[in-house]
Amino acid sequence: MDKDNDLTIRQPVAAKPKIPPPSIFAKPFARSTDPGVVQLLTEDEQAALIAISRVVEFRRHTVIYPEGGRSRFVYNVISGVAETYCLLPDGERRVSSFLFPSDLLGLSENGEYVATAQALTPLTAYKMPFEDLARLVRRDPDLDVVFLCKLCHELRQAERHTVTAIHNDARARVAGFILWLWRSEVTALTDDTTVTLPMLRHDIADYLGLSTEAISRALHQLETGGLIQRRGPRALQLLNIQELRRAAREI
Amino acid sequence: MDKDNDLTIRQPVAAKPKIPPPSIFAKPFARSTDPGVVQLLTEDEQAALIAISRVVEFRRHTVIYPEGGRSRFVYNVISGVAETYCLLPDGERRVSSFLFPSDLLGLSENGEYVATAQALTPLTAYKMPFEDLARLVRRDPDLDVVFLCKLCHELRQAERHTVTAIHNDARARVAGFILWLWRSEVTALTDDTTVTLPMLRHDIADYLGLSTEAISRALHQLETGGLIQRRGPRALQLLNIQELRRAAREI
DNA sequence: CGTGAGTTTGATTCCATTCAATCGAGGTGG
DNA sequence: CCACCTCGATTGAATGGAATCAAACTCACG
Repeated sequence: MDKDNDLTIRQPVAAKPKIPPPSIFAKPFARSTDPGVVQLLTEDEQAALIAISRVVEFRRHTVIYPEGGRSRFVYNVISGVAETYCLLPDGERRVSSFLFPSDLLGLSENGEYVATAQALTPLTAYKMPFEDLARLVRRDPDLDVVFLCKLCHELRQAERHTVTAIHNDARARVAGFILWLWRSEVTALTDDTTVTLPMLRHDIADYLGLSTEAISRALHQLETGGLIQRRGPRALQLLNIQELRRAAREI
Repeated sequence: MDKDNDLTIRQPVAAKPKIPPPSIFAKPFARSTDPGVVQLLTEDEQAALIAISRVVEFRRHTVIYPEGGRSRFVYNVISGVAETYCLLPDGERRVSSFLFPSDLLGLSENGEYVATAQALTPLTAYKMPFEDLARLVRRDPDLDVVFLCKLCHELRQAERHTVTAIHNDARARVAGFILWLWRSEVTALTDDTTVTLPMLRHDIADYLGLSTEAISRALHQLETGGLIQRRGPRALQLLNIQELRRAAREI
């Protein structure tokens, strides 16, 4: 992570110091020694991706790309949080996913983005031209497998989200969401039990299929039960993770 | 489709006549002439897959592979319908997907299947050893792209299912489900407006996050509204597809 | 200090679940 | 061939949880 300067030096465009290299994490498809998520990119692959990338920055609430827009780029989040959403014919908005560092953005269909991507916080990302990436992947079978693994990972996540969101009550959905956020934040390495909610209640509600009021009430319930403590509307303290997991029906 | 005998003749195991070749359909990631789903496999690739496959048959209600089992094979459905489900700690069952001809089965994590796959009807499939498939994919970059496209397609489908299932009421969910089934059946080429439901109400309910009673009531509503007609518990006649799409909030 | 967006709390309504009972089809055995 | 049996589907009545409507509150910001 700290000796990637060798790589970036050759690429002045992405050569700003202390920018972590492109990164794709996933639980591998096949059996491996580490049962958790692992870095799938080798240093060579990271270098190859940097070679076709530009580092781009977005301010809060900026649209990264619009639904239906011509899909020319794929993004690999470096820092910050984004969301994707679709606009329904009747004008309603449907949040389909939240994206964190090392996630990939740019899912498209027939050359058009399937959803609008928007930064929820200041965000930096590697921006890779789709054509170049396709060429690279076609040349390097290992890299291709990386993307296959990542997509399998995303697919499993999506199915899990569906299954849990669809069957659980508001309290369980919110508990699961908090735990997911907690695990998504890179600081999970430390024993930090603080979770920040970079998105509005409205976004959470939409993502979980609830109303903003239901989110509030669920948080209230969890606080009353001693599982969490609210530190302002954007920050939570996890007090009892064991009970939280039970509330989310993970156990 | 009809001249694939040249290929199968070399492979006696899969040489039974009138078995369609391996097949992977998806809307391509990149822009293409045909905006709908297209066959992604070339004849050469079909031949290569046949070379590493065995055709297997399952009777109704047979388990194809169990959740947590060592994942050694990937399946490509030839005919019939399957479902995948997870068992929760409390014994509840959660249907995560239904699989139709040309779909892929065998999603795994760390070498273990993430869900149980079960045949809902008599089912035939190409059974491909994972190792052989991995070798093949690593050798043929084009084939690799095929799987990437298919996975993207599945991911988009999963996100759409989540978004629609989570926000709509019972009537809309059931209407959407019926339309999805209708489009999934290969007979969609003809102007056939009959849909058969190979799964139990319980399975549909689970998949849509409803109760079996709610499914019944939604079907009753749709029938009263003149959108469909029930022909026994397992068959539906679509009377007004335009209205069905509106009911499913697709328009 | 006022302003306004976002969040929280409260009261009512609505929809789906739950519980309970009936209906219907497929299968078995007499 | 028919009565019976069982499982699944359907229908009905009561309950419960979240949406909705409405209002109070909090915090950041000018």
